[in-house]
Amino acid sequence: MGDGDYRLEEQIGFLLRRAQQRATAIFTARFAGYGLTPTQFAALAKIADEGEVSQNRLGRLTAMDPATMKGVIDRLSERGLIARRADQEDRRRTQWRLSESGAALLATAYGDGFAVTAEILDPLSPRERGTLLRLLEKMV
Amino acid sequence: MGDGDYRLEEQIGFLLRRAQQRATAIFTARFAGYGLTPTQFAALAKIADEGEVSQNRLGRLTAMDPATMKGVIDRLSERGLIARRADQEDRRRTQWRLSESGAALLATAYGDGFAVTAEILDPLSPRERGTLLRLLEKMV
DNA sequence: AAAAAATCGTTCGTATACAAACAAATTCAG
DNA sequence: CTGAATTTGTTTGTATACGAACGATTTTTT
Repeated sequence: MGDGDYRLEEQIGFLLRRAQQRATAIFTARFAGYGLTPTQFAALAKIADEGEVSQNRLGRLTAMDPATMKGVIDRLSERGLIARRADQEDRRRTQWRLSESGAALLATAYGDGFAVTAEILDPLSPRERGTLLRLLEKMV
Repeated sequence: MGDGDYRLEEQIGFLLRRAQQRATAIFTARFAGYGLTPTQFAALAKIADEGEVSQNRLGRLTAMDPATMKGVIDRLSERGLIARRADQEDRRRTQWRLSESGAALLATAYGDGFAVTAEILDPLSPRERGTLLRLLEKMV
């Protein structure tokens, strides 16, 4: 081993990294007006799904570890898009829900979320899109 | 829009992020002994391909912007895995090549690079692996 | 040749991403 | 019931990732 048969461009890890860079760039362009990052939007969407959710559970639902989740929560909270509530039954927990402005922002942003997905998948045929999602789901 | 029809789990951006998290975790576990990150390994492999390469060009080959490339180069350089040479023809440029220890480390690491790729793709059949690579390549 | 545009690398600021270690609170086991 | 194990959230440190602005240099245009 060690000679020229390792082709970076063909490694799945490198391709995934480039695909995610492109996806993030498309998201960032479309969401510039909201000032939301992909993870912040994911957190808002999941809080909306749940109604009210603890910080660690939100991290599991959005695939963020606790340290990452804290930063995302802090920034959303500072902007007033989410509101906290102390959990009475478990005093370690912080429950989070959307604020009114957070709910209003999210209601508008959903459409752009769909548009981002469409643009990312644009180079593929409808059949290929389904295949890609299925294979990624199987791999994760 | 705005009601419950946005399913985070089915968005390509979210799936790509989770797939890359898993790929990075597999890489990190396998490369713990080397102390190399995926981007550092990619940079080393590409420098090896090129023999000698400028910093910005290396960034383009490995899909890193100049600011990110600088950090990666600095850390590889501090560890003595790569060596610089001032370009005489273009005094803005810095050319980089592998040091002896960098070449030795990389020669050993290639095999683990292949193993990482294999482990990431393990949940898929051989046919599915080819399909996934083709679709990602088409989408990027 | 002089002006304009492009390229190279750097710096700063913000935002993931995660390992590791930690205190506080809760749950589990014997 | 009590000690052990687990869970929740925080903090610190390191490493991408990239927008934006910048000085120095090179290339292109006029």
